[in-house]
Amino acid sequence: MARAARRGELLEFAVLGLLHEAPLHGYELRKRLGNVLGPLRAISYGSLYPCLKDLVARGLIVEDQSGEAAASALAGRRARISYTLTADGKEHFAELVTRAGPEAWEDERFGVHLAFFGRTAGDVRLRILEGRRSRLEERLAALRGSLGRTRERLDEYTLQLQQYGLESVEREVRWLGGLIDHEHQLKAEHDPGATRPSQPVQGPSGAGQQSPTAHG
Amino acid sequence: MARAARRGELLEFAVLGLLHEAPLHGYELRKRLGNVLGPLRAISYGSLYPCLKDLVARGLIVEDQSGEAAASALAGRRARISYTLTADGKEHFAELVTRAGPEAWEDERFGVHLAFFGRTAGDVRLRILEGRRSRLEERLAALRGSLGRTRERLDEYTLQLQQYGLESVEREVRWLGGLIDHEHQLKAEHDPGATRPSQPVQGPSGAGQQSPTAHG
DNA sequence: GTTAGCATGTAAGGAGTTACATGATTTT
DNA sequence: AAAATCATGTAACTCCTTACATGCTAAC
Repeated sequence: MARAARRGELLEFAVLGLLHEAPLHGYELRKRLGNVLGPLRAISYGSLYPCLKDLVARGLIVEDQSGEAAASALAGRRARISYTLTADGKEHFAELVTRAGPEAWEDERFGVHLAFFGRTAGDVRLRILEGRRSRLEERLAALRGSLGRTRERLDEYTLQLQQYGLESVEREVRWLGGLIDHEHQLKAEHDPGATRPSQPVQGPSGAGQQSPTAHG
Repeated sequence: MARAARRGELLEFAVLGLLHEAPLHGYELRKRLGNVLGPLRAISYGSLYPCLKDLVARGLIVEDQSGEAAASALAGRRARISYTLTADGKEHFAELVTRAGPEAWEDERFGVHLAFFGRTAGDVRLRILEGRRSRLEERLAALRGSLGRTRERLDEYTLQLQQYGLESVEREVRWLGGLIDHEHQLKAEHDPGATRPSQPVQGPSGAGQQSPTAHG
């Protein structure tokens, strides 16, 4: 029996992270998930509600029937169920944001981890960013190799597509470079000693691709 | 009975398109699928082989045991099974590439359709490209709206992510613009009469994003 | 008065992955 | 002699979507 059922680690992570700011009900949560997961990959209620039930069953969040003005005024709308993070839930999330392995920088997960960098330690942030960059550099090498080998036997449209993909990865690498420099600066401000990089803080302009979590 | 089982319309489409060039065996097919579907979304054998079986069962392709030098020399390696498109298969594919609706320009499918533009009629190409562009322009409006509304209550990392996503979509729109202009030129060359656009043929440089089929 | 948005949920199913099973050949 | 690459396949499982079920309020 029990045996919980549903998982969806990524979804769980995103939900816990969003509830960290403030309690939210399902409907609102879903909209915010769009920001964190990207407009593609947006989750449906058919995934979200069972996930919330599961988190409740595991004691990481608790339901409370429309907190503030429950029975009195403002009683318009259907009864909304707000979810609040428990102490266990906070602890679990805190543990999740210390992870700095491939799980954190692979395509599907990187975007979500980045979204919660505000609650992630500086050294973990740096390792995730660098992990992702070297992952992408591997990919770049593979793509360049394959393009070089097959370029002449590809028609113009396929070639366009390949080229576009390649440039997309190059852009993400540049973007990551900017974020990494920024992290180094933060680090240097915090503990002066080792002199490292020196790029300007990068405005939101060195960017232009999609893969993290298909944020677009 | 029968009731075929497996589908995966996108995968089927990609397989038929690749076999249109030449017969291939599963292992090789899988590598080429990487080019068409993008390195992310690359398919596993656990999906590919059942899909091939299904296409055989439906008479769209046929197996032939390692065509050329089957029993004689070169008999190294395990027996490879090459798949060849049947007349029905060709017909089915030809029908699929005339479709110019949302199925062809949504995120998951657009890249594959573009990859087979070499076998797609000019007017269909144009409608797909324009359909995708207007789809992305809707998305752009939604993203800009949401960013404008929430900008001040987002932390720097979430903001970076949003901004990056936004710029990614803007880039894809520009890229599509180039492709559309190119198509108009082809059209004008073919039937002189209506004077329409005039951009240069665009080298592989107006690009830089990811979403089509996450080509990167 | 009907469409759109708010709000929560379940059951069935689709599309894919991982892990397993098997075995030859080439490269290190 | 080990590791990588070639080559095919199946069963179990995961994650997510769609379609359904329900009902209220606000705007056009």
